[in-house]
Amino acid sequence: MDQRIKEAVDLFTDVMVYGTEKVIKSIDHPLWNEYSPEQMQMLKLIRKEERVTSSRLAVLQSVHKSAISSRIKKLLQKELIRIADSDDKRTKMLEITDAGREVLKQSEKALTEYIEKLMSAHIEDEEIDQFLIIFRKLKKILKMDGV
Amino acid sequence: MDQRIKEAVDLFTDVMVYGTEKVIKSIDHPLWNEYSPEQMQMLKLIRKEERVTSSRLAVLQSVHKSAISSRIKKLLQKELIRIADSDDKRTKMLEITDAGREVLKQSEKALTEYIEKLMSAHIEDEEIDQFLIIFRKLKKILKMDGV
DNA sequence: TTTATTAGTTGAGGGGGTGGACTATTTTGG
DNA sequence: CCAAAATAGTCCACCCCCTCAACTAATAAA
Repeated sequence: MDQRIKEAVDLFTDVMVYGTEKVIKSIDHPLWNEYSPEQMQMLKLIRKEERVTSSRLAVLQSVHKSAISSRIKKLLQKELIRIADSDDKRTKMLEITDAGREVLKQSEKALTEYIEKLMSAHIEDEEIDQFLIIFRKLKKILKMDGV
Repeated sequence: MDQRIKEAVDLFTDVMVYGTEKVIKSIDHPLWNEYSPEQMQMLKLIRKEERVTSSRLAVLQSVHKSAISSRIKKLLQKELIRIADSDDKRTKMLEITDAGREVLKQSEKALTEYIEKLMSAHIEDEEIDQFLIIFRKLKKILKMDGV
């Protein structure tokens, strides 16, 4: 048991913490050069939520509201999102624009092609199912707040 | 097939790209506040390599040498590493100090405890083995340069 | 020995983040 | 009903990370 946990920790840090950046760099798509991963994640969240406020995004991305504020400014400038009307004049309701949807679509296409290439080259068919099972589980676990 | 790849892409981005930061934040150990993940990774690499130059670290961490340069300055200042002698006077041979080893030890302890808690709470015994298998595979794949 | 090449530093410029101060707009509650 | 408290966002200083290009110093090559 002890030994397995130790290996799990090593694998976790290698694969998750340090491997992720390597993948992002490998994709090397012009979009990933123009928009940061954080901006992309935010755009994806805005598409998913349809209409969302700055403070909700801060909760979803687990960062300070000031970080969100500057991010919004950048996405607005690039016209990937727009401000919708809101009852509460303190808040800014955000929604994705058509340009934003297109950017997400392109980025997802690139990522899909990359992972597909990766998998078909190195992972057997039955391993893909295992991958899915483990990652579904991981997602579920990581979503939990209190651990 | 298509459907599984799509799910794999979603899971990949959710778990790897965005889940990782959540985990790092969750650990909430004073060490992770004092030293950045990049500094920790570098320290780990220096311990592993025993004696290593700046340019080799740049290759290992896949960043520009100037990024490494400032990182080294910080680790030196914190006395977690030291400069060893070198034949080539252009290079700086680096090695870890006792203080550096201690920091790594503490950080690994915290991470181990965290992951152990996470796993024992949410993952069955036989799933741990599956986790190990998939992550070993992922590590191997991600280590490949040309994809 | 003169000319490349290599190692590392530095500085500008642009990402990411926090926390606190500040404005504007609700809400609350005496 | 109106003053006090809470909420939503922005802005600022300050930190980390990164790249790229200019620069110095030292070694390798011609």
